[in-house]
Amino acid sequence: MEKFINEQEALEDFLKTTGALYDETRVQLLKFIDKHGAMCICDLQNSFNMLQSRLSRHIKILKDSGFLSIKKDGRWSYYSIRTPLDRFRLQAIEEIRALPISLPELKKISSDCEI
Amino acid sequence: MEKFINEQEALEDFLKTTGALYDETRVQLLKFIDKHGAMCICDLQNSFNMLQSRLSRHIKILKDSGFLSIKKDGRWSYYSIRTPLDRFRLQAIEEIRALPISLPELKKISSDCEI
DNA sequence: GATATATAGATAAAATATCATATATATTTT
DNA sequence: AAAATATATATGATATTTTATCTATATATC
Repeated sequence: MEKFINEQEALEDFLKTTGALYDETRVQLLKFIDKHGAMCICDLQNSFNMLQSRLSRHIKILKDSGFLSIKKDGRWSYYSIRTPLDRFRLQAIEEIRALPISLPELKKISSDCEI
Repeated sequence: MEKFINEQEALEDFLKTTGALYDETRVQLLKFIDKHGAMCICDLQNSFNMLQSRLSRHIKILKDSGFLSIKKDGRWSYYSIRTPLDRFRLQAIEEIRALPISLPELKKISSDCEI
């Protein structure tokens, strides 16, 4: 992500990263977005059977922890895996990519993100 | 660590790993043991200013999540970084090793682990 | 007004720290 | 040698803190 000035920030960043990874829903969301590319909350809402507020909160945690980037276009917010990812976050994504867990089918309603 | 039979176990193992990493005390303990090698709870108690029960519980979590191994000798239990570590846990240890956080001085009272 | 997203408030669930106690082993005393 | 004591570790119970979910509502755009 970025370089750190003090040890406080470095530790906080590490804990924010591991905290984001310590939730089944967020692991599924990361794997799903990594697999399918940029999408909106509403696409996740249609694919996963979860409340919008729940998804929005989890996505915010993934964004704030450096895993996702956002591109807004009108009323849609497209979330995708952030590039570049720092080393450890990338290693985590690769670990999640290798996890043999099943994901729901992608039911996309937003237009493809072209920005 | 080991190979998994079903997706349930694989996800549980991943979450157990990230959960173990999502705690400041455990990150410090991992870094400390990685730096100094095998040691007992009582050494941690002398080095860190923490209650024995607190350290014992955190060490148990690190052991159960695959980061530490234990060798018992009399009334002492020597904990060290488990070998071999699977890829992701090793990457996590390397990340922690690189964290610029300060650690207390090692105040060792147990004899050096020779088993 | 309808849709997409974000967030506040309330509640439930999970994790942590502390106090107290149990267990096992080693050492000292008698 | 047996009994008592000390040491190292583990764990049960409880209070506190943190996190997750849901309901409801707010904000922004079409």
